[in-house]
Amino acid sequence: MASIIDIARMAGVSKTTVSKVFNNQYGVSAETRQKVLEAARELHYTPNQAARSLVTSRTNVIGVVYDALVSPIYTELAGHLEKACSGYGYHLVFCNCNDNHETKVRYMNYFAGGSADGVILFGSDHRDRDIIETLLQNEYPFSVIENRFDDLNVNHILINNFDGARKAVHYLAGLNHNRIAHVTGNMQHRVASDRLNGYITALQDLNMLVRPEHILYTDAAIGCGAAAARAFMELEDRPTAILAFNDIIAYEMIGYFQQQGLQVPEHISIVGFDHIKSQLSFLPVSMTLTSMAQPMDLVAQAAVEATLSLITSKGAAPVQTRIFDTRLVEGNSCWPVL
Amino acid sequence: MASIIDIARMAGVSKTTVSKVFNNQYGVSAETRQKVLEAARELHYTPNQAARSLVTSRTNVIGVVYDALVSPIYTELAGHLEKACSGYGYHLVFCNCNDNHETKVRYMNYFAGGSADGVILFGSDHRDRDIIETLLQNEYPFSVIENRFDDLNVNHILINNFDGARKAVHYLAGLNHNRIAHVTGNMQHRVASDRLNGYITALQDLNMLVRPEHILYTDAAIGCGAAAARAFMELEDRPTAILAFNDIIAYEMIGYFQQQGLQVPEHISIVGFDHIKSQLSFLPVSMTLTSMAQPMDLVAQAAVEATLSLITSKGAAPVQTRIFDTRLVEGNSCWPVL
DNA sequence: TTGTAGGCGTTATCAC
DNA sequence: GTGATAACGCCTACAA
Repeated sequence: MASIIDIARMAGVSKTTVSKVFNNQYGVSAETRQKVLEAARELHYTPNQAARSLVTSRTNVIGVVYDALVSPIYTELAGHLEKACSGYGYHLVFCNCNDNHETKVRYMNYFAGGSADGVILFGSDHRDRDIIETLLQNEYPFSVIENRFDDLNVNHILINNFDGARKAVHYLAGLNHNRIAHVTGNMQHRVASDRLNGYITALQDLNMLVRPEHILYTDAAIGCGAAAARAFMELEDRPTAILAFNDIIAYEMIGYFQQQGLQVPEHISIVGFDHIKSQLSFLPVSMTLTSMAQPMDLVAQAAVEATLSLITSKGAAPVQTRIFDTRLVEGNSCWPVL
Repeated sequence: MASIIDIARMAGVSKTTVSKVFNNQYGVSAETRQKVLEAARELHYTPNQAARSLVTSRTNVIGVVYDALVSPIYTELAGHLEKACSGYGYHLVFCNCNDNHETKVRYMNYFAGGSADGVILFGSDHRDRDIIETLLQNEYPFSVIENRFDDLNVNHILINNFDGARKAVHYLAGLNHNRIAHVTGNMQHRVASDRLNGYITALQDLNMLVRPEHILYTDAAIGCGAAAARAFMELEDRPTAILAFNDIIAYEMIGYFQQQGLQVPEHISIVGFDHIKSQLSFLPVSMTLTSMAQPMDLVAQAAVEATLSLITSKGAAPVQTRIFDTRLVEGNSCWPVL
């Protein structure tokens, strides 16, 4: 790889001049600039990022750490993040930790070790606390999407899951349902407890009984939707409506119910969460799931802005907590009780 | 951020010793090592990647360039790539170009400019030729997945799309279909022409007529499956079976046909390509699409190996072309003609 | 076992 | 408008 000194020699100028050309700085004649650019083209010169960021201590890169790209809404977020970054002249690179915490630590060290100016931490693994505390001690700029640590002074970009679940239950109650159940996600994750909380609060709003047998705890793994559906079917006091932790669980439940001859929405109504259907619109499923949609474009924009303001202010910017509301998208998976 | 010299001072040793500790080198007593590690912990020291890679001219990073994370098989690949890399002690970062060619060039310069030791270029955009030629001139290590430039001396990791389409047609012919149509993808992309080619060759194998009206050219955008389905329905000589360029098109067609009262597979058989169903197994669709599955785990492993061998041999390793076969996964979207 | 010195490719400061 | 020169943080002979 050609270096700046090769270009300098070839163009008959000094390193300084070459550097100025590549940084669009003033103080270099059009003629000289031309010579330099020509030499650079001939030698396929690209400035060395490592050397550059060593001296400027900036990389113009923001790193994003994913637990795993399991849901279509995550990939949707990825696209929005890249768009938001490029608007500020920043690069955005991702890593996929395959749900492995050690891998995550490895990548965080990689980014924080000078490979990125800041990081966006996406996910709701509570083990991220250690990572976040380390970042704070190092005064490294970062934002957190989805996770929440109220005692830590960090940028929080959040979806109002509590309110989302609450709205969903109110919607079902508006259809005259009064036996509304909930299938939780992994309670290790804040998202799950927030949604459960919203569910319970809504029942209380409505003066409805919170029945323990109507709350089914799962870890949101593949297959647990079907298991939850079976459990509900065995109940004497079967619910007439269910709020699922997410769309995948909802779809699994629908599948199981149909298989058992229980029709959705005729016999039982279901609301999902995430609205991944927008990503799967090609599927010829006659039933479309009613679900809570999340504004991932706004989330991405907010995360990039928060991280960037921390970077440019060298940590002086106040941390932000931004919460975005969900929106109920009606499909045909819910029916009123007559 | 603390630097090596701070640690050295604190531990009362020289920079060299600290460096040795962090590179697990011999020639440092257990006691000294302990002191250094303690000082490092106290100051939250992380070696600076830029400085390190400036002097070693290695980053231990492989970059992956995606056109866009549109299909579930792409995210599946991302997971496999990370796994393959970590097995070799390498980091894997990727970027999402949102289908923008300038963005892609930008990221390539970023990676090739010393931010990664090699790159994996995923996709089948023919405009990648320029990028690849530049990389070759710079003698930068890289591999290409899915794309193919036979005149360029590069690592090719390929899916045998030609053979896949051919097998699919033979499968349909085995079910006594003799009016088999094909919906293409974007013919700018090699994948599309390969599959079309396989389709045509299979027809010739079977002494069947290649009917132009049975070949429908699309760009694989959202909605073109439905459009293709409509076009076929208006045909006098309607096909009894269709090989779709990919699963998304296939699903869209099925949706349109059903909407028009044409049942799949009773009235018309359909084979897709990609087998994304493995990623969408939660969906309660009673119909499962027969589709050609691709071994993304092997593809990922091969791509990482090819790139790494180029990196470690400093370009001396011979370039490889590895082609992986697809596998027909039977669903229930095809019926025999009686 | 430990330390010294030189250099990786770039930017930034300050002369000319 | 142009060019020396000193960093940036680290690794690596080589010397002690």
